[in-house]
Amino acid sequence: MVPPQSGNGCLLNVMSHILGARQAQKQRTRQALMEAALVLLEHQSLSSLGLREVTRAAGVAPTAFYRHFRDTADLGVALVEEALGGLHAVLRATLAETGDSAVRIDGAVGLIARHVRAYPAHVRFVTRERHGGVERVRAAIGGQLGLFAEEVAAWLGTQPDCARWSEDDVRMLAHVHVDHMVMTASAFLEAGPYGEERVEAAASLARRQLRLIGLGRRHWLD
Amino acid sequence: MVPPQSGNGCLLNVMSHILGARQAQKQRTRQALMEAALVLLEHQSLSSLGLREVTRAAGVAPTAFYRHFRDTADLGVALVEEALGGLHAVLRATLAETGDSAVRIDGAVGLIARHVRAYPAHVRFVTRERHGGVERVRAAIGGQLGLFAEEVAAWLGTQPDCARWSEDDVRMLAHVHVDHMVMTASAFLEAGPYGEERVEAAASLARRQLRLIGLGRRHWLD
DNA sequence: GTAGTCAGTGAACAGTCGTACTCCCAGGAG
DNA sequence: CTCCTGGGAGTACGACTGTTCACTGACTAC
Repeated sequence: MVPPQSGNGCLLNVMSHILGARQAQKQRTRQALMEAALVLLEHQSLSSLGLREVTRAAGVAPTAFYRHFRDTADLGVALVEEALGGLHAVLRATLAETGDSAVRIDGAVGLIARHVRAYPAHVRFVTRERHGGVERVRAAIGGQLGLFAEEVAAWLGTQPDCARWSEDDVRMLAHVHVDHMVMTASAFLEAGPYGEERVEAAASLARRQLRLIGLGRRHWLD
Repeated sequence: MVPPQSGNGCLLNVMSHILGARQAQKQRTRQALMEAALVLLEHQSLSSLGLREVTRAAGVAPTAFYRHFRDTADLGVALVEEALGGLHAVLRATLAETGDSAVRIDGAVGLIARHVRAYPAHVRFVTRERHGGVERVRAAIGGQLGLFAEEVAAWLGTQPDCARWSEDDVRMLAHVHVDHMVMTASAFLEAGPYGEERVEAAASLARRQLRLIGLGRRHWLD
């Protein structure tokens, strides 16, 4: 499991040796602002998130906010980058693994489950703001998910059973997989507070849905 | 196409003869508040929607709001009822129609396309607040979508090709169809401003996705 | 016809909001 | 060492928020 953050605590200590104490401190308060925002966004959406609210939760003066972000929409875009930017490598690595169809399904669902458990606030933010009220953030999320779809499509192109598929159909299947990934993550998030058996039910649901998609894929050219 | 509203203009005129002028006027301003909110919610989310903002757009004094709703979350729940409550009959009628698989797919996608074109603000509201920041509204939408899934599952139970399916698998397939319906509606909404060919591309995508699901369904018990 | 009900009004309340301004002082360059 | 850059603090501003209260006047039940 690779952390999605591009500037977490461990990395910041490294920065203090490379960038100097000045820049390191700046990155630290920037991270504090983003983490505070992430906590607040669990019970509201970005378009209602106040600048003062974030700085108060981060223990910083309101005016300090402007040193890092133009406005809360800017902060939202940064959060998208943090939540999704690091996942491309993970996705590519997961796709590169070979194995039986059932094994792949278990692996993919397990990976999502572990990621949601490790970074619930990031996942909640993405699913909430994917269709949220702030256009720039919506565009940022859509762009990242589009990149995921492209990567999945490129991988599908290398698979023997999709060799004769049209380009549009490959994109369609990639789109389905990315959407399913997001919805599964959201389902895990909703199931979490209701106990482990609900999480396992969500996992079972996701696995059977992937099996359904896989069956459709196998008979697509019939 | 059945209007989702339970109290639109035509119905209000009828009410003035049945309920009296007093109740009819109350329903009219209530409807004005909901429509004003729906307009404002195209560019923001419910958790940032202000009470005064709504009354200003509706041409009503701020305090009049309390005669109809406790708070904006209450208004949101009413909007969910208006957007989704009337669709159960439409869904049931659509399911009752018989026909070839391809014909059914075209019919379902066309129905969604026409509904999005007729009530874009309602659709935007539902997709936006489905994972939005207001818990009561999320719960209301989840409840309605759950009812849709139950109805689809009940219909699937009557289909010959699902006769030997387990109850869980039927629910899984129903869940997939409801999710696909919502995502298709969202795709139509996003495609709308970019021209008709983008809408047709979204429709083509939705049809092929339904074909994929149908193929998986046909070979589920292999 | 009259008395009462009640949707909608207008003023006032204490807060919060985003933003502009000045000031402070630790860190880094020379 | 000194100078200066720049992240952050503090203050102040006008605009806006949700909520309260007393009030008006058209409708309705008797």
